[in-house]
Amino acid sequence: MATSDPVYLRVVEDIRRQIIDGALPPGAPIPSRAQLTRKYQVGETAARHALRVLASEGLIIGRVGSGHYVRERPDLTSLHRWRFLDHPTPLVADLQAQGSRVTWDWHSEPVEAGPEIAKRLRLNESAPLTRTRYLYRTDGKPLQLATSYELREFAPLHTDEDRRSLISRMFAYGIKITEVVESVHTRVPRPVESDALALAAGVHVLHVERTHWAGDRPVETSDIVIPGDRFRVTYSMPV
Amino acid sequence: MATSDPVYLRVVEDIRRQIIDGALPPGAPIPSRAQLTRKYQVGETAARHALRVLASEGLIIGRVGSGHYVRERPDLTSLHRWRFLDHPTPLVADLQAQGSRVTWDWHSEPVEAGPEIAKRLRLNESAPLTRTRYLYRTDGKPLQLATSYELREFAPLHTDEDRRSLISRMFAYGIKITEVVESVHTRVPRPVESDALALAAGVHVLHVERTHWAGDRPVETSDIVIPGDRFRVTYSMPV
DNA sequence: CGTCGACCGCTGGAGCCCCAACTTTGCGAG
DNA sequence: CTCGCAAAGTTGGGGCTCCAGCGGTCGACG
Repeated sequence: MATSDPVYLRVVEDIRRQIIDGALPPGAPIPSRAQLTRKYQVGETAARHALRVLASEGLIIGRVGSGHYVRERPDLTSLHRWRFLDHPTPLVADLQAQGSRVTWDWHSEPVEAGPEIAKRLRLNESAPLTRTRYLYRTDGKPLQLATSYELREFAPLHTDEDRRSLISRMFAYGIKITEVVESVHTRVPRPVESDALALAAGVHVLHVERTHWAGDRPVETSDIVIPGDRFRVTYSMPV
Repeated sequence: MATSDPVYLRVVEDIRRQIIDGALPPGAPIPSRAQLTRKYQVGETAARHALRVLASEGLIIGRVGSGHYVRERPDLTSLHRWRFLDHPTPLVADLQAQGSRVTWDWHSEPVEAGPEIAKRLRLNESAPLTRTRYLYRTDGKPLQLATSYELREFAPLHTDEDRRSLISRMFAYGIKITEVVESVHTRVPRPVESDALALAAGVHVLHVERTHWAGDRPVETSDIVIPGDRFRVTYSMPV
């Protein structure tokens, strides 16, 4: 190792250091490309790449026409306790409890399961489902995107008025949800997602696949997409 | 919208399409920069950027001196069910059950809590702790990196022989773990991590902070870092 | 006939340049 | 003193080029 570290890393490390040390407080401007090339005696490509890397780490944010700034990060992370029982409003209850106004829109439509969802719900691909998309916002800012797939037979209940949790709605049908399985990984946002969530370039998302089971049958599954740099998902459970 | 999509996106989308459709099966070579510039009539920068984006999505992998190839992804994802009760070998039990050989090395050392860990364990910063780092491998390939912090008083039990779970070790001390809280977000790997886990450039990691509680006191906390593109974390719990 | 080395192609780092779109600033007119 | 507008600065997309390091191939030579 240590043959010849890339030039841009020197810049990245120096600036990162300053941010972590607090020499560059939140909101402070980062030198522009031109200034960095002079200051560190590197090419423009390296300066640019350094800014890009820092931005993708979430440490700084670039504003076109203005400059790069140390990111303000209101410490929302870890405040959001994810409760399993209040679908379809995970993480929302806590924000509300903290005084944030959470709003959302959604719309449902009938769809066929398709290969992926069919596998998750153990149905055949042409099974009739109801798909509902939710976009949640806190104080106007996009928060998370959720897409839920339910068996068509349960969908009629799901009207504007009926904002009860999936679990209580199901219970009204005589179905007792017995288990929730969530699977989370990280990936690059799809174009729709970066649009809807107003994501900066290079920001990854957490993708949670959640499936509700009744006994040994899956009855609902949803995809939840969350900006990975702004929020985290917290699971809490008794042993 | 749709003012003027970046040029490189056209290339990305076309190749992604082909990979998803299976026209480009795992292992298939992706055209080189030079070929892409000709094929799509774009500049080298765009071709390059397209390859970079696809690589960071985990769809292709670049090998210096050889080319880019569609990534082979053994469908490990979602097979790994994360069980809470078998620390310090989360996710390992399932792999073993599937016939994979999982190996690990670790080493413990005494440390002071420091600001971050102190906050998580509700101690003061100079509290004496034992830090243990684990590197897990499946079939030789790095799988996950875990760093665990325990109160020094419990550490003596933690010898080479004693591979029992934290929970049973604690129980032997009369401490009953009552709750596990995990918080997951995604971020860029630190240099140590990409080294240890042999991560390709641009791959993000899942960072799980796990804290074990006994009543209202946290007794152990750990940081678990997992390549976000190869693995996912699955939580399963009864309602 | 087999082995080894030269050569070609590919990636990834780096430099430099151009341009569109957007912000900020500062100056001059009213 | 205020308003408006133009100039200057900055990001982000894109282009072109050079080079080091690595890998695979193929032909020359033993």
